[in-house]
Amino acid sequence: MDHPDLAAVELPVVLFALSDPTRLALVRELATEGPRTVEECRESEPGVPKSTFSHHLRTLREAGVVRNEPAGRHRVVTLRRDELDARFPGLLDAVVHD
Amino acid sequence: MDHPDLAAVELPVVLFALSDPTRLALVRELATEGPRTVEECRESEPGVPKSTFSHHLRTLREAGVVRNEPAGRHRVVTLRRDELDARFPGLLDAVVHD
DNA sequence: ACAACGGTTCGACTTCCTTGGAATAGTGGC
DNA sequence: GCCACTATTCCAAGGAAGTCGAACCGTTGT
Repeated sequence: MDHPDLAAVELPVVLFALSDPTRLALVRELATEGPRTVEECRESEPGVPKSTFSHHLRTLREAGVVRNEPAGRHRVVTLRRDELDARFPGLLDAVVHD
Repeated sequence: MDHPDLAAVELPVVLFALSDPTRLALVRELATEGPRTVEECRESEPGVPKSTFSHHLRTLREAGVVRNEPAGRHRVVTLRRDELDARFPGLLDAVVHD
């Protein structure tokens, strides 16, 4: 499971990752609540099957939006806020702030 | 040909419209150069067939990003900058500024 | 009126995304 | 070691989006 260098990530890829309501909601939650386990994230999105949710996480991860790292038996999802702000200034704020 | 009220436009729809390289390039051109006829827009995107380009314009228009109005024999494409800034503050700047 | 021109729409094809069940992998507790 | 638990990957099916030629529409100039 690899996380791309944000310098290599193109803006359209990020915008696409954020253009799904489920994924955007997750990003917003991470932005306001801080890092969470996959399980906790999933609780905020009731009715979404595990595998589907995992696919969305993958899309966000491959777009460089989130980090997903093992933590014991769980996995912790983190918003790559500082890196995103450096690469695409203002984008995250604009997308989260509403 | 109708243009949606931006109040009714959801953010994911806008992000999706901007997540295509051709469409994003067009938005950036409109942001820096001001309104342009479809013909002029098309010249900046060589190799894209008329119908394909028109389809991209439609996506942007239905997302509330651009206005597309008849002007004599041509059509003028305008970025809905003020409305977008009011509805999604900072988004356009973040997306155009780079 | 009619021909030329600028654009859009239609229709068919292809490609990509999403979805979700089943199988798989990694970790901790007993 | 084995079972329970968390989470990802595999795979197939359905649906949405991109592409582009051909047909169509509105406008201008003659």
